[in-house]
Amino acid sequence: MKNIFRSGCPIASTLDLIGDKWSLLIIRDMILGGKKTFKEFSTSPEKIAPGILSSRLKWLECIALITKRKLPENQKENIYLLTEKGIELVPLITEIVLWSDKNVRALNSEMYSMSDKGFHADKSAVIEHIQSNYRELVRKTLG
Amino acid sequence: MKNIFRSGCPIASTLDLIGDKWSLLIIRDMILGGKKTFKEFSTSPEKIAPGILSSRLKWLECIALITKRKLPENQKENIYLLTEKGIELVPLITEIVLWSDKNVRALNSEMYSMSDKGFHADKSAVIEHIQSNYRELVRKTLG
DNA sequence: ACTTTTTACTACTGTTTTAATAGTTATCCA
DNA sequence: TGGATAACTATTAAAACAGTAGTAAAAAGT
Repeated sequence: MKNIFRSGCPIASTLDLIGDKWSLLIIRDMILGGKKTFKEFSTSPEKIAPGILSSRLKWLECIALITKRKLPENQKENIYLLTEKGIELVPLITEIVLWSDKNVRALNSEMYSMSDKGFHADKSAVIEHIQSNYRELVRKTLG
Repeated sequence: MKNIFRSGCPIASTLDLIGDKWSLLIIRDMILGGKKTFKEFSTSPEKIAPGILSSRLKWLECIALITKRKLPENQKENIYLLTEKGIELVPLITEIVLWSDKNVRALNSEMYSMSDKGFHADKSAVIEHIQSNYRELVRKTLG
């Protein structure tokens, strides 16, 4: 890992870690879609290419936003799960959804709502709900 | 403007608009640094290349996050200002700063604090303060 | 047991985007 | 009026991304 950071700015540093076209969509699939495997990430509507998906998963694991493991009952599938560091991105994702709903919809007529995920209710309640939901998924997955 | 959106997802759509390496840093310079001109953006520590800066400014203007104008007393400088749509990115930027402070600092030893900008006080108060501050700058600039 | 399918990739090629620097035009200032 | 300043554009090289094909290992079917 040679100097990945452009500066000491917290915002620039975050972009240097997850400011690419795909990382946040993988995290979205995990946290809002409950996705856990390479196959599942591959089938998202944005159609990420396998080479890019592979490199992003390695990178996200490298910076400890996700973990990679196999479950004892299945040696074929790799299971990717968010770490706490990754789960703490929920407030950021929430703000993106809110801003997008208000300011991007006019540009993208195909845009769907995320009201089914509980957005547009009380903000901090929504965030905590999504986070505890995901933590429950992790617990269930690891048994 | 041919199909810029990969999908109907609000998160993907936001990334399709401002999910590159530089747009959010230009917006950061405007909102937290009070920067308004091409020259000022050029002198940020991350050293954006003029060609990229030029194309990003055009793009941000195209999607109505910023405006470009000349002031009557100076026909040389172009003045770039955030629109309301752009000012509404402050909550998102705030969450990035908070996440970064907590989760990126360990990876980037050069990272500086933004406590001088009022972060780490009450969140919604900070956001409103930054926003009204910027609106005041706009007012002062346009006279 | 053996064949097929599934999963998780890697490899390859072409295209697009980004980076770094040099150069151009118009305005301002002394 | 001549030099400095501001806002770019142009150019070339490097890196990232996109799309598709192919491979190895595990699992599932027969």
